[in-house]
Order: sequence, then structure tokens, then C-alpha cells
Amino acid sequence: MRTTNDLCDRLRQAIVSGEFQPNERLVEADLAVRFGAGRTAIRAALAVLDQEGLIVREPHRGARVRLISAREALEIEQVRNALERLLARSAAHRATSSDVADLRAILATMHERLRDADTLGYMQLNAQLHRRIWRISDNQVAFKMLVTLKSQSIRSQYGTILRPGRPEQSLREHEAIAAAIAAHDSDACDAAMAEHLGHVLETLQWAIDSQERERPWAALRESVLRTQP
Amino acid sequence: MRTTNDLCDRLRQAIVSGEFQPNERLVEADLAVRFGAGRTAIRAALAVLDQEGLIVREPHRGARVRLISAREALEIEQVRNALERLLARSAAHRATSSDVADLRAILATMHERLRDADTLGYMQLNAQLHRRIWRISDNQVAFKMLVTLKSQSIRSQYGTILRPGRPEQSLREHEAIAAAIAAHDSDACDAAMAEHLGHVLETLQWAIDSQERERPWAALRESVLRTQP
DNA sequence: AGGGGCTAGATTGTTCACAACATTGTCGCT
DNA sequence: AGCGACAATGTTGTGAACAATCTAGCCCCT
Repeated sequence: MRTTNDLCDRLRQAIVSGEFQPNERLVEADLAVRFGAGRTAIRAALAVLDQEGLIVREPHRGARVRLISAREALEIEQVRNALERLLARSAAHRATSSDVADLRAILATMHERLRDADTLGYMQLNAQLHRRIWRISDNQVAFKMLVTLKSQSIRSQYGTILRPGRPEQSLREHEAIAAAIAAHDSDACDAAMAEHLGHVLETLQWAIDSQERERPWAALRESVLRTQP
Repeated sequence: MRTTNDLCDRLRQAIVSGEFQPNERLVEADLAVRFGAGRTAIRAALAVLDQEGLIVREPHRGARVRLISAREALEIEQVRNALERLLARSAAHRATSSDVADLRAILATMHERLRDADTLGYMQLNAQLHRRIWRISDNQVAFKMLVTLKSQSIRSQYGTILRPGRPEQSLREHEAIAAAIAAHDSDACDAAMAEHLGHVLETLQWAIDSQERERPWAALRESVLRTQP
């Protein structure tokens, strides 16, 4: 079982890190030799990843990396919005002084990364800040959901940071959230998180639109696929 | 694969309907003969149910029905709260006149069940009304999450309807939600759903408290289990 | 040339046997 | 009696072989 879980994590990692392309076929035998495991273990891992929504399995036709549509990415972001607001509210209630200190430290490092134009580093810290808030709020159920949502949507979110001026605005929003948590003001924290994720949603929409402006066929193909699933 | 999925549903049904008690061991071989399937298929189904959080699996020690703690039931209800508000908002935006007619029809039948003191029938219609709203809002991601949440928490929710006067209040709240949807007023719908589920949360807390008043050892046992997981 | 059927290869789904591991009961020792 | 080592049993984890199914290439016929 430890092997299965371990294998599951490695496969997930390989998928979210882009090692396997969307719609790429995942042949069980190949994966078995690649990860040095039996086909049975691969099969169990695929079952889990299917349930998580990271891959699709069709009977007798194997598993493929699931392609998250633009529409689904928006749905995911909306759900994330709702859950993060819940957790932000709870975090403002429960945060200890050491929690607040951690948040401040992360924000300080984010400032540095932004100053050095280290976009990738900034994004990682961004994710880290959110996860820290999740931990403060201490809602295991919502936490797990957010983790799986994140792994599903990670690919869509690459474009969102590219919008001009977005990182600076994002940092200000994060500081407002942290301030509300430090002040133990649940309502303000909820509002700040809603504001922040509302902008993220807008930016995601913008990224999708600009992507489709470059590749107009993508929208067409998608609409065709939707009518005959 | 169709067998696996089918099996999965049957097992899930058996668990949520209480055919297997919480913490009861689920021996793969026994399940195999019970459902007339191979052990491999059972194993795949167990993997899915584990991922869903309906059972727990420990290495070399098999699977058991997961016991949802009071605390987790509250967490689940909070998450449900957040997601249903999101969907209510969206439903108010998108509802067609036929959607509204369906909601009104369900509400009318709920009135009847309440008049006939048919509590079980009322609860079923209650769930049906909520699911109908989920369908209107058309957010697949949130929909799936709510379905799995429901299957996890179904056992805890039996007590909530027993509170004196609760059904009548519940019905009024549902009518307010439906009215907001009919008026396409997203903010009002969000607020009405928040109000409703806030009361559900309170009632759940009340049910847990009164349950622990009857069986004070339950809280003790749980706190012991929590310190040494 | 083009389409329909057919065989061969590849891939998944399933069964079975066995190894690995946890639990329980037993035996011998103090 | 109490305690620890140890075999006995039950159960899960894994690999290999086989059956079912899909896919692609080929041939034949029109």
C-alpha cells in the first residue's frame, strides 16, 4: 500500500509538472517499466487519479491525461473562490501570533521576488501563502478539496501572472488579506479574499480570451467536442 | 470498467444505506462473494471509495467503513454551505421559467408531506430540491463535490430534522430561496441560502450536542482517539 | 481508386497463485 | 500466574498468465 500511495504521488507529480501532455495516452505497461512497478500497482494508482479527475479512463481504451477545458477551469476557480473565502474567514478567527508572523515573513519574501522580477519564485510563494492560510483555518475537508482542485487547474494558471501589472496588484491584495487575519476581522478577511479571487477569476478569463485570440480554432474544436461527448 | 463503476455504486450504496456499520471491517474476499465479483474489481472499487473518503484503508490491514466524527460533520456542512451559496447565486442568474416551475412543484409536494407529517418523504424532497438547484446552476465541478460530500455526511444528518419546529422553518427558508431564484436576484439568493444553511449548521450542532448528552462517553472516546491516531 | 471485411498486434481487464504482513493463540520459561 | 517467543491463521499485496477488446494495416472485391 505504501508503494501504491507513493506511486500515486509520483504519477500525479509527473502529470501536473507537464511530463505527460494533455490527452497523451498512459499505457499501463510503459508506466510500469518507467516507475519500476508492477502493472497492478499502476492500475491502482490510475484508479485514484481517475477519481481525482486528473486522468480519464475509457473501457478497454486505457487512460489519458485529462484536458481541462477553459470552461472547467473557470468552474474550478469559482469553487476555489468559495472555499478560500470560507477558510479565510475561519483563519481570521483562529490565527495565532506565530501564524501571523509566518504570513508576514512570506509576504516579505514575496516583495523581494517581485523586486527581482522572479516571477516563478513569486508564484511559488503565492501558493505557499495560500496554503499557510489553509493550515491556519484547520478545515481538513476543505483543505483536501483545495489540494485536488489545485492539481487539476495548475496548468491553466500559468497564463494568469502574465497580465501586465497583475503581480503588483496581487501582492497588495495578499497584504490586505494578511492584515485582516492579523486583526482577527473575519468579515474583512472574507471580503479581501473575495476581492482577490475575483480579480484572479477576471485575469483567468482574460488569459483564456487572449489565448483564443491567438488560436481561434481552439474554441471551435471545443464547442464541437461538447456537442458530441 | 463498467463492472467496476457499477460495483463501486453498489458498494457505496451499501455503505451509505447503513448496511455496513461504521468501523466495520470490509474483507475483500467476503465482498467478492457477496457482490459476485472478482477480488480485483472489489479492490478497485475500494480504492475509489477510499479516495472519496467513505472508507479507510491501512496497509496490510484492510479497509473499514470510515466513521465521520462530529467535528468532521461540521466541517463538511461548512463546505457544503460555501458551495451551495455559490450554486444558488449562479442558479438565480441562469434559471429558466421551466426551472422555476419545477422548484415550485417540488415545494408544493413538500407542503403536502409536511401536512401529512411524512418526515422521511419531506427529507427526500428536500434533497431533491437542492439537487434541482445544483442542476440549474450547471457547475459540474461543484456538483460532483457536493454529491460526494452528501454521501459522506448522510449518516450525521438523520438527527437534524428531529428538532421541534425545524421542518416548518426549513420549508419557509426553501421558499425564500426559490423566490430569489424566480426573481433572478443572485444576492438575495446567496443570502437566503446562507441563512438556510446557517440554521442547518446550528441544528446539526444541536443534534450533536443532544446526542452527546445522551451518550457522554462518545465525546471522551473520540478525544482519546484523536490524540493517538 | 476506394471501401468493407479480416487478420495480427497491441492493450486492457480478469483470474489465479503465492508471497508479505498483521493478528491471534499456544507453548515454554520464569 | 505472567510474560515473551513463536507458530498458525487469516488477509492483503503483487506478479504472471490468460481472455476480451480495440486498433491498424492489409487484402480483396467492386
